[in-house]
Amino acid sequence: MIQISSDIIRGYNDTMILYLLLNKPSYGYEISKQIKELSGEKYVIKETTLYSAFTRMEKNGYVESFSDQDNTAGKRRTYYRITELGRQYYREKCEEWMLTQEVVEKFIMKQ
Amino acid sequence: MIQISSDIIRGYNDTMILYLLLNKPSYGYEISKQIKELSGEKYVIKETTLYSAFTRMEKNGYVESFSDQDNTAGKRRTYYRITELGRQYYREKCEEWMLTQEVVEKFIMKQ
DNA sequence: TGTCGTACTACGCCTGACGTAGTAAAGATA
DNA sequence: TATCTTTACTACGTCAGGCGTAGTACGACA
Repeated sequence: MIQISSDIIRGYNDTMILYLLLNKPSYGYEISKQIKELSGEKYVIKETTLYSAFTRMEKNGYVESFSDQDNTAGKRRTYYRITELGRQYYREKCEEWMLTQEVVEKFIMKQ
Repeated sequence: MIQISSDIIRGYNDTMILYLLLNKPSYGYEISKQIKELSGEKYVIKETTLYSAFTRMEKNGYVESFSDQDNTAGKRRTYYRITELGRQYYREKCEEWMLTQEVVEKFIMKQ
């Protein structure tokens, strides 16, 4: 069973997360489930990878975090919302992906 | 100008190099020029990246090195030849690429 | 004589991914 | 009522690939 290596996905975890934030804010656990589902169970992001991506992206200004206010009891949950800069970064990553795909294709043999 | 980031290409440099070794042995400088050419000048592998890839792949048994015998004067040149294990690894990487592509596509918006 | 192209080697840093471990609350199950 | 599972994280440290910087050495050619 072929697995997606962390080397090829490296740098695209951020892009996947941003994609899922395009239409509404979300939080770690939900994002994680959505990535699994959308990828058809083919890719499951590791928790540490996910949360460190959030931290990094917040530092870079791609997302903003806020606390769950609707939450009646404890169990804090941190939501992330994509920023304008994040949207721009996402668009650039999409373009980069298309270019990368085009290049790598040349070195791949499909049989 | 969008550049291919080292994070997305990470782990695929080996694959590209192996592709160029499939039909004949080659050496650093030649490989480097071929990658540039085949990618349509869109990707230029860094020298250190290239040579460390050779070292790594030799250690892993994907390639074997031999010295240039035809070489009359000094200017040593190290050739690399792909091994059976290397071919197998290459095929696996190709499959991995197809899978990765399929997954990442789901998170990319083409406009 | 100096610069350019060829053909590398050495060293060390950076960053993203991830293994391991721990915390804590809510809900399910026995 | 106890504990197991799911949810929802945080902390810490390691690893590996890519790459910046620098240096070596030979041949050509101007």
